[in-house]
Amino acid sequence: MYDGGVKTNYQYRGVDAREMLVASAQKLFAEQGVEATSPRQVLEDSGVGKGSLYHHFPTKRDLAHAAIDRMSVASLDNARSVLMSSGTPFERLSAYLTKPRDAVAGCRVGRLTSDATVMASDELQQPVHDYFTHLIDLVAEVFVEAGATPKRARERAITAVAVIQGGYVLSRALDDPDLMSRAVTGFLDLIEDR
Amino acid sequence: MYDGGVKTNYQYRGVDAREMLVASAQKLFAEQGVEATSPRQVLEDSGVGKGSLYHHFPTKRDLAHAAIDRMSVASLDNARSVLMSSGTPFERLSAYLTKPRDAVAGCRVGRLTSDATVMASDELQQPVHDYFTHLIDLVAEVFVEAGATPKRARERAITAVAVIQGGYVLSRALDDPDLMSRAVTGFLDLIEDR
DNA sequence: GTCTATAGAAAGATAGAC
DNA sequence: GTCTATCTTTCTATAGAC
Repeated sequence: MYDGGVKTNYQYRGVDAREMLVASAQKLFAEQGVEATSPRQVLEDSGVGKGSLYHHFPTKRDLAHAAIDRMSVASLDNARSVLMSSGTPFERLSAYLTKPRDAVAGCRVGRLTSDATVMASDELQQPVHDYFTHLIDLVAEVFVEAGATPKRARERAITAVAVIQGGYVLSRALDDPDLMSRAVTGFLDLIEDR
Repeated sequence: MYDGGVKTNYQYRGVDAREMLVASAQKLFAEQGVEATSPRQVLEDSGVGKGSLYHHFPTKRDLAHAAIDRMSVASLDNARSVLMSSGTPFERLSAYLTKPRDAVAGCRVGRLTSDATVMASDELQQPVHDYFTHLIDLVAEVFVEAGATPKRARERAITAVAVIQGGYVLSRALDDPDLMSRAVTGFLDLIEDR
């Protein structure tokens, strides 16, 4: 019997609900963390029904994994595009460090390191681990291009990424985006002509 | 009638229970955050009864406030004692940046900036705000002593504190205390003879 | 001040119809 | 794939005896 049309229809609807769920989860996780976000909130924000949520993501961990993975990949892609653009190594580094950030909102990925739900699961920690590993690698590469030894380049890359993450923490703590700007300026000032 | 002995006894017991509760809360908040810590866990860890908890701290927020206040004050006192010790400005700065830290555990105060319970309450945010404000002031003072202009001293102080906070994030993300060490070494290397 | 018993609400998930 | 109804456990507290 002919039922191709119906099948296709079902599949389209499925993909949409899945996407809506992941998008809402990403948003809510960025705002309040994974631990503090309930399946019910994701349901309400996405407009999707309870049955759909548990069909696509049997547990909260499954939904969290999908959302965290997306956020990490997107953040890394964004960093890569800035760090690998044209310009001198210092220009690219400077462009990455000063790129627009919602500092008071905090880092979507970095904040997960103090989220109980994430830290309780190796699976959820993995994307966070990978994000920072690759980000440091990318930044270190630019320092090497700038003439640093591999060891020193790596050290400075770690410091640079720490400045950003710390900038987020300070901007959030003092509710002021200026802390991020000044942390970055202070760092840039130190690496200039070195 | 004579009942002084009994009264005293009651008071001692009261103070002890209060102390036990705050101590347990501090420990659990440091391990898993405020949001993820339930009154029940604090009860079990402290060995205190449910009645006592709600007698001393009517709401979870009251307990959190007491514990966070303690942590912030203790952390600031610790920083002050290192930054105001004897030695050259660079020696003191270096001593502060390299002092032993449980980097993989994260910063007890800094992690609160991504805790939903804390960020939802001005009262709970206050100690965190004060901690970082005063810490930056202390570090800036040392940079001034080292010969920097007030403005530049402040900028470098913000960068220095960001390096520590970011070092915590990275050490936690990669589950490796070495990230903190290298972030600090990278920074120290840059401010040396400047 | 401390204890035990109780309670309303929400979290996290399952059951089974459609 | 999606929906509604249901369920268990935990959270955050309150009540009232001692």
